[in-house]
Amino acid sequence: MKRKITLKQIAKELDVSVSTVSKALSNSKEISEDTTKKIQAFAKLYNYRPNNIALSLKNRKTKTIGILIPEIVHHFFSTVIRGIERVANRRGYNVIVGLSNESFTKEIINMEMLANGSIDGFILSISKETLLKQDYHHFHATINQGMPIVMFDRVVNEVDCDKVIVDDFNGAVKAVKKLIENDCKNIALITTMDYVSVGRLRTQGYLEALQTSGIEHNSNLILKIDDSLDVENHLELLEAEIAQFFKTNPNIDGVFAVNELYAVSSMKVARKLGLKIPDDMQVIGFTDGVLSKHATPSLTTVSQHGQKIGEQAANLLIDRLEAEEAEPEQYFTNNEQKKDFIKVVIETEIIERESTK
Amino acid sequence: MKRKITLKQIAKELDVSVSTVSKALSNSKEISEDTTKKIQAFAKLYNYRPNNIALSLKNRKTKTIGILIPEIVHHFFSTVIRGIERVANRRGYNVIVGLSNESFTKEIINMEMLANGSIDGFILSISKETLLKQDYHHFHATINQGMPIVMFDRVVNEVDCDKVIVDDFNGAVKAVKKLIENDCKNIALITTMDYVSVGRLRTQGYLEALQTSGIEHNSNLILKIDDSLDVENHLELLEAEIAQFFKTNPNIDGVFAVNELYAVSSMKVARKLGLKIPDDMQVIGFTDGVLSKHATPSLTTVSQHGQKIGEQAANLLIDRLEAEEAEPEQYFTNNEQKKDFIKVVIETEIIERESTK
DNA sequence: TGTTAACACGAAATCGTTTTCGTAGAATAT
DNA sequence: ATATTCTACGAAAACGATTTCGTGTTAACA
Repeated sequence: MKRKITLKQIAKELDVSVSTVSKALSNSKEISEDTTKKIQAFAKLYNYRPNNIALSLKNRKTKTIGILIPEIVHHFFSTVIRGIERVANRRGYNVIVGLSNESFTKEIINMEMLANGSIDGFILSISKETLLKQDYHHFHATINQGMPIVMFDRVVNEVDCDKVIVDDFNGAVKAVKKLIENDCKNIALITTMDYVSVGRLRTQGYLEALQTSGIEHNSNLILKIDDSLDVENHLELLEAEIAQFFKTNPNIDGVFAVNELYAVSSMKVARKLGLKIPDDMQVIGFTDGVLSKHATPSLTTVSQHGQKIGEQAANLLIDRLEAEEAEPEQYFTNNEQKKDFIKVVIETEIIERESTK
Repeated sequence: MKRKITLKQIAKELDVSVSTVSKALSNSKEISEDTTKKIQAFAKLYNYRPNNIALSLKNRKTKTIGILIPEIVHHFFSTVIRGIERVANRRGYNVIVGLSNESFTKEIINMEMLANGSIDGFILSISKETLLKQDYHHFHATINQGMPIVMFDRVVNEVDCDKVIVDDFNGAVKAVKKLIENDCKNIALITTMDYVSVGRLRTQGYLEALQTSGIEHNSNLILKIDDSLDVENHLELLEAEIAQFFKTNPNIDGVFAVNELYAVSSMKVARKLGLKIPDDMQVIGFTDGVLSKHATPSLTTVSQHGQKIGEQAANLLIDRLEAEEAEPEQYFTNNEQKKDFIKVVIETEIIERESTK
């Protein structure tokens, strides 16, 4: 079992200096053709590869991106990772992922673990607990240390950085308008608590669509699910809540749900209550994941294009990293003049399936 | 915008040597109480944190684990990652993930990218293309360089390393036996091509269950899906194939599918053909993902416990890394005497839902 | 008073690279 | 024959930390 070979070992073996080896391997014309050939041959034979850590230390950059997300067993987030990984890889970067598990503390711990030299920049989506607490000091701290951050999906105005979001508002508007066009008279909204920004925006979109269509909104038709209870593992609770909601509002003939789970659960409950989808009730969800595609009936949804989000985020981050490299510091002008941060909005798209007419 | 502060800067600022600062921060009793206090106060003020890269270089270990998987938008794999991340984090490690995309070449590129010092060891699941080619030189190469590998799920006998697998064979046996107990007379198997080892094992389990129950197997009842066609994005093809299969074998009253997608698609097709589930046909799938839970009817499946797999794999890897550290090298005895590698088998469990009686 | 031990700190090596600068010897120019 | 320029290479610094070893000062001891 031989450890990886180093420049020093090659140098000793070939009786030249370390510098000579290094130069020969990078085809410096400072080194004679003979020596270069000899060294390169030896290096190839022993499968020499420069040590990344040493390079990182020397260059003061690691060529790796830190991803920090609330959860990984989640179609949307894993799709985003795939997008990030794709462009990162193409542009010569690695990705290292941390999971906050929706916890404020784990988010901080993870950030600190990675911010100490392990990565060149962050791509992250804020945990629910952090959103609830509205404590963003750790983001400010890392930005102040000169480490760029790109936020996606769950972003927040209080932090100055590049952002990639989906057009939650207009996505919701489109969805609800489609229900209206499809002759729904009483459109329900099933959403989360307000502190998750995406939930709030989608709710606003719902209201906007109703208003511009001249429909007055009925607050009884809005169901806010308290996801502090672990819904994913207690479907019964969720379903019971929805069932109750449908029973007290028997006139509902259209449902806009802010995520897949709520949408699919609604369909399930509706069916149990003897309603036919899409004849008696039409349903549109948000996030185009596996569930939407494979549910029966398959679900019409607002697609978020997670992969595109990831790709954009990665490009944004790497662009900034390499810009910094080109014109170091002055990029960060004096404090008055803020850097101009970019906010990319990814358009949503309605994917029509069987749950609407 | 201030860069992160270093020992050297603290030293200069406080007019002591770098060594003194380092020692003071680690509470060495070599340093007087006064100086220690002063240095620690200063360090805290400037939020000093040692640079990970420098530490990695010095200690010749990075405290990070490389994960290399075929695909991340996949319930099973992301669950495994979650398991890995959980114990890695608890034990002070980071994880860096690479995606092979089922491609042999990308697998190699990713390995090489990470093997040059970025990580201390691998946890990986082999890509389909690699399995097909049966070319495992890159695994042998990295192992020979002294970097431990733990394989999970898609493993292979040709490579000597720790492994964590689910008991595919017995899982399949259990599933098929359950169908038999439930009075199914003609049990179909919907599986993948043989080169994916897990598919093969599950197929063998199917055969075994039939045999021990004294049922002679009918090869017409086995449908092998060629997943070289991108099934996930061409559901129609998959469904058409299954429909054809069901039509030519109208006597099928039980289906064992080697993954969720095939199982859910079978249910969908069956329903379209006017069959009631579970009355006319019972279905059991493999892998307990979102689909199984939320399908209607919900799917009885063989659960793989992905998270447990990840946790075991991480523990195995970290144990080995830290053992190496304790008794360096001799751990790798001479070539004759192989290290004793561990193969952990995670038991499967049948989760009964609505698709069986 | 001279010797030794304890204390508190600094210098330097090390991890593996890259890169700048210096220089011995050969080749060329004057 | 002397001055100059190449050629081909090596020494050393640097990245940021830890650790071993050495050393000057003071305190304790004989």
